[in-house]
Amino acid sequence: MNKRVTIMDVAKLAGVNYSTVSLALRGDERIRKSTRDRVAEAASELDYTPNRLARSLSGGSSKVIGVMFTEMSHFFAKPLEALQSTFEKEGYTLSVHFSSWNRQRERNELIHFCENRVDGLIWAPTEWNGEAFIETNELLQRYKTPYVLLGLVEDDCPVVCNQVGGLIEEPIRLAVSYLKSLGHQHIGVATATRLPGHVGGMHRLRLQVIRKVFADYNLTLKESDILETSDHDHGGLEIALRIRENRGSRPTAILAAHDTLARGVAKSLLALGVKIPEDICLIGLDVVQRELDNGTTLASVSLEGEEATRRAARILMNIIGKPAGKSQAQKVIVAPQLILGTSCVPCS
Amino acid sequence: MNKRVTIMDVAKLAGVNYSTVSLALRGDERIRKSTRDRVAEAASELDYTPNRLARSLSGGSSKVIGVMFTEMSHFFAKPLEALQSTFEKEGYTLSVHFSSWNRQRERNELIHFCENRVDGLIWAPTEWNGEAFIETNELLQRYKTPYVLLGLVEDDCPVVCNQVGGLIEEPIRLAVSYLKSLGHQHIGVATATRLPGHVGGMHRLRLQVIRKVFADYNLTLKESDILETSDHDHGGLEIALRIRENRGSRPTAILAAHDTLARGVAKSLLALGVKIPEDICLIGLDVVQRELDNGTTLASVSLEGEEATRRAARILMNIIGKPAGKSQAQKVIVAPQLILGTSCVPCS
DNA sequence: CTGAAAGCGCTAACAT
DNA sequence: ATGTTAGCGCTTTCAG
Repeated sequence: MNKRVTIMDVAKLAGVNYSTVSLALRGDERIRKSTRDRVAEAASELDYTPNRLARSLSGGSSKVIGVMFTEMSHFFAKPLEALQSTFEKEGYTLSVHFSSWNRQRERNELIHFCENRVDGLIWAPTEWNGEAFIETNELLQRYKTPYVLLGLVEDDCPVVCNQVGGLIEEPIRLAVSYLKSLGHQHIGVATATRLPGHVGGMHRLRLQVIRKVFADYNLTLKESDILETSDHDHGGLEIALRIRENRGSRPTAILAAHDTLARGVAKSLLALGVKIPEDICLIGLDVVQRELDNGTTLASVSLEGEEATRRAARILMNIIGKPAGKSQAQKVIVAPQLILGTSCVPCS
Repeated sequence: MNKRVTIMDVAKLAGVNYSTVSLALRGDERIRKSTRDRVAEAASELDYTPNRLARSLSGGSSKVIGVMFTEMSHFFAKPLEALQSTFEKEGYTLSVHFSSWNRQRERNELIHFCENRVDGLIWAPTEWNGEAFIETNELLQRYKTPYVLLGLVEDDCPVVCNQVGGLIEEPIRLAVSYLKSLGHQHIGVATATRLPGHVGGMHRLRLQVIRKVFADYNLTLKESDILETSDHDHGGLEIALRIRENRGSRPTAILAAHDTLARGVAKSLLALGVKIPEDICLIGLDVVQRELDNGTTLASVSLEGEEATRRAARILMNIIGKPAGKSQAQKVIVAPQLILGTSCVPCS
């Protein structure tokens, strides 16, 4: 590397002291306009490029926010946008890392963030109560980097820190109570619990919660009304065919464990001539895209991920630079939203 | 902030000079084992955490690789893993940024990377030949940060730099020539060009290339054999129904512009009783997941994104630290792979 | 084997 | 309005 250009060189060329360059380059009003221009000119002539490492080291702040997500999935796309737009206008840049569901990696990269002196951290953990989770939190608090957890919020979270997210049961409770309020008593469930990996895990967790919520609402869930598929993306048709077959004793409404599946079921039903909501009602979870064919829109429950992310960003902004974390740890619960559509009507 | 712990403090506690701490902490053999242990103990007692900013500034290398992707989508998941595994074992950390298809942002964050002195850059550009693209490249070269472009490789790319990727026409040529070699003359296309945004753009581009390739291969593509849907994820059924209807004069094979769509079509056809490959053959593009029902596997063309990424990583590793970019700019073209399946057979 | 000292490039309080 | 000077926390020769 042929020696990098520094403010010294610029100072020499512009014929001023190097601290003047520092100020001038950042447009400090104390420096005369003409001088600033001269400095800027010299800088561009030399292809000067500021060294943020030095700036951060000296200034005490890197103006970078670390973001720790579990995986590179579409799911985080909008939350990321929310973070981006919040922090961008405050002069912060985001650096995103992915744990890939590997706790070891998660821990290391989190530490890495801290050692690189990010000004704050948004963290969507892979788990919320394991030993590793607790330990990593302690580590983080030792580093004193402000951070906020994003995702679920459990009542009995073993760690005291800022966290923003939704409760697990709420969205399902919302969907079920909505169906029940419409008079539905015979409700089926569409799900894909046999899937491997994270998606399957989500389905299994949700089905489990659905069972619990059904019980809470005094609804019986017959095993034969649990419509399983082994394809999250394209299993809708399989389920729709079973529903069509089962003319006589089918449920009056279906709750799908995820909107992607719900959409597949819905589009397939419509294509097969089973009318929604006339023949059967349908509601999903996690808003993906609402419009179906025939002008029907899918009812669903939004988990408000973007809103949660925005809240998390705001909290982080607030605690950054505050007197040494002497702000109370906040626990913000974002309520899910019932998104009405034309796919559900009162049970006839 | 109550003063951060530094090597000075550790040195004091351990009763050695602070440069000794620096060496000891990095396990330098020149320091006696017993001293190293004492230092380590003192460090952990004080909750000492090294400051990488200072280390990078002083050491001249940040051990960070900047990664610039267009959007947070599933598409980049495996490439990211490939990068991660390559660089992790060399002691580098990845910092991922997303342009969100915004050239302005893309430029800024790229600069940001450089000013933060990342050791190298992997960049999947939003466009490959606009004015902004050229200008950003010039900028990057001025910063002298080694970088390699990842994605498409066009023959007439206006910029000379390291780049790795595939050609646009090749995968389609591969699919079409395969079908033709099986004797298919009447080939239909499944696509979703009316979609908004990036996905729609991809479909439009591909259809255009498909038209060209058909012409090159002396195949006629009737407008009525272009099977359009307006749903990338769940449009398969719609298309499958049209295929089933059209018993008499339907194509003997279908080329789907993307595997997600191909899978939807395939699963729907099977469910509707149209046999693959007996009644109709099917091939996709971009391997998503190959298994269908009935033990059928989908034929497709892999774009070898992971392989390309791995190559890009290797190139970057090689030029990092090399004599001031005095290595020739490489242009690596990764060939697509025809992935055979049971969904295509010779035309009867 | 360990200590002293000179930077890395920049910021910021204090002088002039 | 500009220049002086002392760090920021660490690496890295070079002496001892």
